[in-house]
Amino acid sequence: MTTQTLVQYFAKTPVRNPTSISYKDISTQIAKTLFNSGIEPFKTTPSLLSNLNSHITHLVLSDTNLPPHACLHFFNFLRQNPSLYSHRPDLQAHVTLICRLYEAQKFAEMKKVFNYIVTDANLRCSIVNLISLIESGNQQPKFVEKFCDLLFRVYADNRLFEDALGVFDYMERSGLKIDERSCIAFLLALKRCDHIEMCFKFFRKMVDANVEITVYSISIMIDGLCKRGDVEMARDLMDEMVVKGIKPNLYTYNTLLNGFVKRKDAVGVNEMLSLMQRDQVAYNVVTYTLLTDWYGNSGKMVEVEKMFDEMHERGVEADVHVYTTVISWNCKSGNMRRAFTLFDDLTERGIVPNSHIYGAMIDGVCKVGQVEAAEMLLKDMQRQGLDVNEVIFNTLMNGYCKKGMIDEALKVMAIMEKKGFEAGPFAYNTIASGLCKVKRYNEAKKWLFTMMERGLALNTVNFSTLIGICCKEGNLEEAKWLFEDMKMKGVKPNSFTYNTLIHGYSKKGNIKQAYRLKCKMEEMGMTPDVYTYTSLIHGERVFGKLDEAMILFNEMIEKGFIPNAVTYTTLITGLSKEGRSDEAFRLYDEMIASGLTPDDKLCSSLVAFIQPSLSCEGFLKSERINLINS
DNA sequence: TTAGGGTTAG
Repeated sequence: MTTQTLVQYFAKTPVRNPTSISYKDISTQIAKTLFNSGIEPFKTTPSLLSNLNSHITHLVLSDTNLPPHACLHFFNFLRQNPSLYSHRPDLQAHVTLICRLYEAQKFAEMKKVFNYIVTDANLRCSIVNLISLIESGNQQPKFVEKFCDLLFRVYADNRLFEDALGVFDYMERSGLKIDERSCIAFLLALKRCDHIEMCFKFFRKMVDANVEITVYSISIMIDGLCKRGDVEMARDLMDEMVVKGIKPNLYTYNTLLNGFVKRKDAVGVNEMLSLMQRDQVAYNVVTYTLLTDWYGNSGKMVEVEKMFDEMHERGVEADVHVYTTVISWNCKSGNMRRAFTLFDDLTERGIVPNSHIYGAMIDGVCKVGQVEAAEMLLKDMQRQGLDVNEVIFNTLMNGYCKKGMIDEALKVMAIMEKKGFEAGPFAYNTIASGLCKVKRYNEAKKWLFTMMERGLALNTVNFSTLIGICCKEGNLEEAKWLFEDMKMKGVKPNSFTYNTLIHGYSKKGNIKQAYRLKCKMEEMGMTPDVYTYTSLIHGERVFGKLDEAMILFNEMIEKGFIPNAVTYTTLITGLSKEGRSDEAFRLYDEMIASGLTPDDKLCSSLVAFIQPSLSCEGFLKSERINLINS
């Protein structure tokens, strides 16, 4: 809407004009009817409003004899029954009503009217024009302040960020007091849309505009920074708030704790816990959820259960979130018995299981190969009135794929699509990896190509899977092309992607290229892990370079990585083949001591030069130590 | 007015 049309709205004709006088009469009549009998007469006799126009509407709404709530009823009636007269309430009617509602301090209702202005394409106008409307009405500064505050909030709620910023700037320029709570609504709206950078810039603007800053907005900023991965910066912000005399609270600490937990940063986690202890901030159920997740992720199931017990002992009531985490970690560690016990417990405590809990349980039973149990859980879930969502469908598909039951997985996918869920990158990837498992590489590729043909962009995981397939086929040229293509398309390779390629090159004998990729991933800020090292060790070993393999092995241990069964097996097999039995057995002992189980192949390779007649099983039972010592 | 949970790739 232009200034021109706004001027027309407010260019009120003097009362002297005979037409206006009759408008006044009509409006007075309408107001009287409303006052005495409410909205009903207009419902039964719509002709009472046959002469209505925007001017009369304005006069009715601004009639001080009519209480604000009656104005609101009239306004809503007009909005809901546009067919009764030629036009819906215009911008002027909205602003007039806002003024009346302010008189009655009906802020929630005012917000609703602002929402109409902001969302109705016919009413939207520039902030300057909108504010000029009320300024021309010579309103009290307090009203202008409230008007701007609500407008700012409504723009924020509707994600009209630039407009919201316009109001903020106007308020600052005009010296109006800006409420931190409204700024919080804006910060949260930005955060929900992942506009963290804008969030941060706005926070600085708040500081510059002398908006009162409390622990609330700082905690939101800390969370935004943590979610963006800038945990250090978030930590600094907390220090900054302490210097300014603002004390962090349970929310602030939990937010930072979450940042460190997600980053697997033990130093950070411990620091947060000791700060909480120092400040005597007691853990709540959120803290315990984070801590059970922390220990679960570190493979410390005993600690998970300890935390869960401590929570109960301290009288902190468990909720569905903490149960989901504890159940999920038990499922991931294969302890389904415990998971089912917890599942029964939560129902007894009156907690209603939701789709997240069922999701964790279904995944758990699938991981131990019990797809039948997954189907039962699914039925149970449906009996509870819970809808099967996309995540559950993907979990089930994965369960079938892991068992090599591709046809069943495809049936699930068909049902999922029939239910209106379009298969996405997760579903396609699950099917593709399922097909890889049974070595149907061409079909696996086809599924990922189909996904692209359906207009879905491949994500990092999809590209990694595709690269992995090419590597398995020995087609490193295609793998390299895909790697370049993904970068060109702006899809960032992660450590999985690098590891897949490193594995491919190592297996193919191009160890130089594998090392180059290891350097590249380090340059990109990714840390080579046990998989990177194992692939490289394998690459060196295949070509008989055992010394180089041992250097890598020692390097990975120095860096704090714990070798897995594959790492040990690769090295021990290589050493055995070279006849370096002492080193082979030393590593074997180390492997057993760290609780890893050797597979048949490994046993055979060792048995070969100790006692060729012994079976693998026999070797394990024969107290090998004695054999070596003798 | 601020914080936490389930699925996929090596």
